[in-house]
Amino acid sequence: MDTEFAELLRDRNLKATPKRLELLSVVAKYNSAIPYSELQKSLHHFDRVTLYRTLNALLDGGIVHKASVSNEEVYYAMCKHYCSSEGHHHKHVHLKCKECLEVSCVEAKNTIVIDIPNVEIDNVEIEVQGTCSKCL
Amino acid sequence: MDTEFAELLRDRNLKATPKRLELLSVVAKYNSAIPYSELQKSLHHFDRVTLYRTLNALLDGGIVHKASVSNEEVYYAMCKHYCSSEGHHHKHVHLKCKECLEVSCVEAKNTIVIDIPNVEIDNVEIEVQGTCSKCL
DNA sequence: TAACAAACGCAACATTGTTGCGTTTGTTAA
DNA sequence: TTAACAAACGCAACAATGTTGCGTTTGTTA
Ligand SMILES: [Mn+2]
Ligand SMILES: [Mn+2]
Ligand SMILES: [Zn+2]
Ligand SMILES: [Zn+2]
Repeated sequence: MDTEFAELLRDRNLKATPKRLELLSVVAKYNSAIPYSELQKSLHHFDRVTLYRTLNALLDGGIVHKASVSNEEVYYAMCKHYCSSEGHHHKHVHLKCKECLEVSCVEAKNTIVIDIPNVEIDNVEIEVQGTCSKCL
Repeated sequence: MDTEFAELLRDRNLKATPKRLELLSVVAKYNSAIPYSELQKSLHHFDRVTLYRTLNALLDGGIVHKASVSNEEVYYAMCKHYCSSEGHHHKHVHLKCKECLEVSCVEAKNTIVIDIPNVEIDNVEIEVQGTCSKCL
């Protein structure tokens, strides 16, 4: 809802402008992580710089996050409730399906352990290529 | 050695040109994954397009690989022997140290398991932020 | 050493990121 | 309800990197 997004924005000290609400509704409606090119298409009436700055504001506010797929296009998705202006705290995996080409945020069933001797790990980002459940 | 690199190149059906040998020696000498900006500095006498095409040729040939760090700069590193023109087969992790800012290819001590129900996993890429052994 | 395909340099264009600045607008408090 | 201010926006402008075409040079092979 618009009202919820508006509250979310003000919560992060961001003004609830029409542009931001529209961008959020586009990202939220998309059933997987949305590629930048799709954002451009849906929001072609946005100035390029406005799209850029709006995305940055939402990223900083912990409202959306990037799902990077190697060096391909950048994807964006809604954050879960536990992200904030203080930082993003995702534990999920980004899956790029080689069939439908969709990028989605998925939870692993197990706790992922990475054991590297003499290294202190702060954050882990995992990107998986394969076939999603819809396409199997 | 130049001769080894030359053989490696011909092995992958790539001509052993001075540019390629020079780029390879720069990448290989660097003690961690080399940022693109460093490549530019070291190889400022390369035409921009030549650097671009040379990197692509070596990537395609399975001689170097990218170590992407979220959406920051692109890094490059030498491949291990088991990569080829058929494809890259890395099982290591890319570590970005928050102290020295270096990006390095490191082996995890354990086998990393990612359990996602109803998903067929082909390839996994892991990017770790933290503190490297040198900086601890 | 000649012949050919591949590699290279240069020009040119595309895409995305980034900043400055004047104008418009959401928010807050009178 | 409205005035005032900081934030957001549109536009222009520039930077960095990716990408292609084409004429010239060069590595490889016979
Ligand atoms: Mn995600
Ligand atoms: Mn690596
Ligand atoms: Zn799929
Ligand atoms: Zn370090």
